[in-house]
Amino acid sequence: MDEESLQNALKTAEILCAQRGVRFTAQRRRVLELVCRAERPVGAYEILDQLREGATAAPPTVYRALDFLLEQGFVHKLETLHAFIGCTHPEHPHASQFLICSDCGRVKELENEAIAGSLRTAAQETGFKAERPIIEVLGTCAHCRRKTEQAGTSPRVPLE
Amino acid sequence: MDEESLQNALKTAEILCAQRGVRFTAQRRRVLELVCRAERPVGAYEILDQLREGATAAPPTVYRALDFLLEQGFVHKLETLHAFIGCTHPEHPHASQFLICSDCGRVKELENEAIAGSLRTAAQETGFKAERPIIEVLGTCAHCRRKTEQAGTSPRVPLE
DNA sequence: AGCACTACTGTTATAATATTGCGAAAGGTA
DNA sequence: TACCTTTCGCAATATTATAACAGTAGTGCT
Repeated sequence: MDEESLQNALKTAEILCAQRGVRFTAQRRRVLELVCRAERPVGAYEILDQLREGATAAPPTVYRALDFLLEQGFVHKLETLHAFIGCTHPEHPHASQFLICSDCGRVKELENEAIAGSLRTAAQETGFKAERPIIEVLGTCAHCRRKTEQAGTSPRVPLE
Repeated sequence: MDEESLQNALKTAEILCAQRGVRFTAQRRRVLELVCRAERPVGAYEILDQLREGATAAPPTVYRALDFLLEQGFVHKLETLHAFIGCTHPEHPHASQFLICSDCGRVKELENEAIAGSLRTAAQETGFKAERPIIEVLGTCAHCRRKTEQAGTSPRVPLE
């Protein structure tokens, strides 16, 4: 996330917290900032390491902040990676889908109504009440595919 | 899984392993049996506890067997639960979706082409090559909803 | 300001999940 | 049999997450 989006995300979080009557403490702001600043999903202990620079911190510190941010919808948890990522549209609740590149590690968040809809429909057919749909697709992003396929046209490793 | 489905699952696994030229060892068979016998998803350490009855076993024993069974498509891993479940149709590779009841813990495996399709389409639009789609929906199953809603018509806890 | 209340934080310990590395055993093949 | 590959046993350790409890700080009230 670039500096501008980051500032925007922090500001948005601040406003939403005020509206919702919950506290956007320094600790929580700091963790949100660290998650958003990262190019890729970050693990709880990575965040912890950064928190420890200059201060003392233990796992519950991070997990509590993350729990809060998750509840408020400011970050998402990627279950397949045990890692966290800043939400790209925190203003409204939403069902998202994540495209996770196994090559570069970057993640794209989708908000695709066709997917969400077909899932709702399928669940309803069985009488199931969907509350938290988790959709994470592991694969290869466009950028990394180009890289790999170019390399693939000539042998990746010189023949011996 | 009832006894008949279990025997069927084991037989199917055996045949598929023979066809694929991989070994269906006693260890692997035993772990598959334990996973399939369970009514709900089971954690690796639950399996381990059962393996230890009468023998000695350590975590790698279970995880190695599970890795094999996952590769062969005989079991699925539920990422949101850190638990494993027997596959209901191991004969062909497939993208499944799981409806996980937070109340009773039971899981229904779907194989819904509309969901899989819309996901493929959405991924393709961004040039992403989907390799392993993970779809797990937490919610409440039909059975548990009925229970809860009935209870809800009259107060669940007697008034004081 | 003083007080009570609640929400948040710090700290220690520990639980739960998963992997690494190494050497021994078992199965398959010439 | 000798050889090779795969699987297994075992000890240690890494990684992710939570519990329990005491202290602190913000919030609302008088």
